[in-house]
Amino acid sequence: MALLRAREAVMTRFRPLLAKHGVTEQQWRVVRILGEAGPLDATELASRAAILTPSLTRIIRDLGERKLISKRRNPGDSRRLVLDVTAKARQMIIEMLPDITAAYEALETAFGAERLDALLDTLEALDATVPSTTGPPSSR
Amino acid sequence: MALLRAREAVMTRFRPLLAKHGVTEQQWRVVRILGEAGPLDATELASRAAILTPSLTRIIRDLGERKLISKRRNPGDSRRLVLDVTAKARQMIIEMLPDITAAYEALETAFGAERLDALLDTLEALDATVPSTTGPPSSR
DNA sequence: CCAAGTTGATTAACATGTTAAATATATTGG
DNA sequence: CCAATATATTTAACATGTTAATCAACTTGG
Repeated sequence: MALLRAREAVMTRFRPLLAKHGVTEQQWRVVRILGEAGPLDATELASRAAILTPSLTRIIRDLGERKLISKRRNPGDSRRLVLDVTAKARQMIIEMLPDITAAYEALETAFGAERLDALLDTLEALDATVPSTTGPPSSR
Repeated sequence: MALLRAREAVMTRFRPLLAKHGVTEQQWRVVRILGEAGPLDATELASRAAILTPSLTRIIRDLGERKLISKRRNPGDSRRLVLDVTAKARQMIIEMLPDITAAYEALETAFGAERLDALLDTLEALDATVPSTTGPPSSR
């Protein structure tokens, strides 16, 4: 519950900015990650964005129709769907970044940059207590 | 994103237990909070369970049909819906508690009880950086 | 080579999140 | 008292979360 409330507190800062540009929180994660990490398989993207594949299927359908992402099959393995941002999406990212950066800095100011860094470390450690959340399976 | 992943990591431990007893995570929060805090208004319950009122409307409809919660109007203000658990729900809570407690203790063991306490404090502080998330408004 | 198993993506079905609008009841200023 | 306003809940519409099932393409053992 504390994690849920904290997440809500953070998203309250960002959601209005995203809405102003016509994207949901999850759509923004997809666009941002593709913009940073170049073309990615759907599975890899889902993992990085922490979005389940059924949700991702719907999101890429919508973003594809809006010409924000491109889709093609991997020639070497035609099960795989290779996704990337379009020029239109790159333009959108550039327009949004100042607002996003400002909101993040406001959060750092309100909460403390060092405290925020420490929190992120702790959260990653908590994530690591459960097997197979991210990363390749260790033995199974 | 770190908050999202951490929350998923935690829920991975609890979701199977809840599913075994036929309730979702949110339904369990509603039942547990009503069981602890006696009868509550819908608004108060929504706030404590961190569930938006449209979701709560659907949840109480479902839990009501399953005879896990009771609903009545507040005689002094008939807009208000007063909710409480039924005997059936109290029985369910008693059956579930050992599993839930064990899962929580496993989490404490894996992550460290002190570290977990510190994390909860930090998360509450983060929550407090945003106005009007919980609690009465300070001036507005 | 091929049947059996595996993997990547999609579909299905239902529950919840999210915002806006509607409805009913209470409160309040004139 | 009453019209305007405020509050509690519900409904509507769409996006996502969640689990299970399905489908197509790849991999592997015999």
